[in-house]
Amino acid sequence: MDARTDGTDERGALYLRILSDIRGRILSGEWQPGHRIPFEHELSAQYGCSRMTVNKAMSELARSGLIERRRRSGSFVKRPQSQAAILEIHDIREEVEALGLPYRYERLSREIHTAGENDEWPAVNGTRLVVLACRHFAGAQPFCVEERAISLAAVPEAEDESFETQAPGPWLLGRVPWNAAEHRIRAIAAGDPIASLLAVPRQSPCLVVQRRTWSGDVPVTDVRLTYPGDTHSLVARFAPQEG
Amino acid sequence: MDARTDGTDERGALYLRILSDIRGRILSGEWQPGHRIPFEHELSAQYGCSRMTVNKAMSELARSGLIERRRRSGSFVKRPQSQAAILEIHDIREEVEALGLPYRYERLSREIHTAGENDEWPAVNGTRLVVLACRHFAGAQPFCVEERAISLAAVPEAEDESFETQAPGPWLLGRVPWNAAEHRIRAIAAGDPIASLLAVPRQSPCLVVQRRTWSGDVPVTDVRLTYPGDTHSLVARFAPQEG
DNA sequence: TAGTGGTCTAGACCACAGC
DNA sequence: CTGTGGTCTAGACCACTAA
Repeated sequence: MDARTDGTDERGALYLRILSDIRGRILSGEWQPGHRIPFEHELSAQYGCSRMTVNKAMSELARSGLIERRRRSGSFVKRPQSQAAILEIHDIREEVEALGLPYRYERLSREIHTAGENDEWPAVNGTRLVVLACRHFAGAQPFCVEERAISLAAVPEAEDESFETQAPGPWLLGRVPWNAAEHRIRAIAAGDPIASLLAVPRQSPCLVVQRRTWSGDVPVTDVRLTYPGDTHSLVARFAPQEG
Repeated sequence: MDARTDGTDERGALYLRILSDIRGRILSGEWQPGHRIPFEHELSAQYGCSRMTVNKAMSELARSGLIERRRRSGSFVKRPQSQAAILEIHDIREEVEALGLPYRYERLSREIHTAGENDEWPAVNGTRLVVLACRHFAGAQPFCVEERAISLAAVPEAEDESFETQAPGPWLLGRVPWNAAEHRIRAIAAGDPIASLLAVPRQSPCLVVQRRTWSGDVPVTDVRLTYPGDTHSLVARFAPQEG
């Protein structure tokens, strides 16, 4: 209890400094997996703060998966186990413009279906769907083909939108508060429509990203993005937490 | 201050109940994006607890990205914006056994290279590498082909390991504390060696997951896993936080 | 300027797991 | 039994910022 009874210090929050110190020791390898981290009361003495402050740092480290805490035993450096990676799904326009290429959007078709007549879009039976096909260009080259169904039960306004100039992705984002999504990534051989739409040879490999989105329990949209496989790749980074 | 001055209650921690209550209102759509969440002092009165307890719940919601907090204004429901998904990278043995199929591992080759003589493995120039090719089976079918380089600078013990029966993935995991990884996912057409190793037709689409791993700034390993594209898919879920 | 969140304290009791 | 982490309190001061 020497100092810092104020709510600030020279480097930001004290608990962040503690957290960062410990994380640094772990990431640098100084504290190997299995290493026992000093007890809370030791750290609170060392940093001259209350145990609550230490606890906040340690709890965040535990939540982020870097350490494991056991009652009566202490806290230990965990070894990286859950091979989780954060996959960033960018907006297609941004993705194209990040390549320094001009972006163009084209709507190919728009239909109203009723779920159940077509197994392909797994929505609640009888739900009416807007089914779209679109194309995104990077310069003169087709960048990806988008096939999408939007549930009119979840998004009634979609019935009045032609999507001729407005891509459905950005239109939906900000209009519908989805809160669950599932992505499925696979490789396919370009069939007849896709090959010509992407201007690639038939049977050439394509990367398909399928995303299904829910708002609560209500399905919102189901989109399949098909990219030429040899020119496009998805990047995911491992991140135990914020940098 | 009606009750619960004890450290426990009937449903677990109080801050978890508060957190769960708020998250429920957000995910159910009752509180739409932009909705202002009650102030900390209102919630602490409502739950009959101290502000610290409310703060812990709200801080976790903010860290998980569900809400946004602004001084002087309050806390607001954020709309899902960063299109991030969590991609789970499973151990291949577990992945196969989860399908109910017997797993088998086979080492195809093992060589010692020196980085620089071969651009393919981007390590520090002059670093010696163990370069492996392996195959993973699900039942009688090849499940995926693994091509891997391990830096002997980072993992000297790899020089004494034949990897004839021990797959390099699990061997490395737990031996080397990596702390950064980058994944790259793409689709390729099966070339000559891959097609026969995977027992698929030439030019058929394959899903390639390439993972590079560092320990601090030191490259540890670089692995390329090639799966038959039509039978294998990666699944990623959007998750604001634990369920 | 006023009111929010951000952080911190110096205690406290409890559950739980080793001993 | 003992000592750890888990949670909680009833305050406090501060930084930031919207009004």
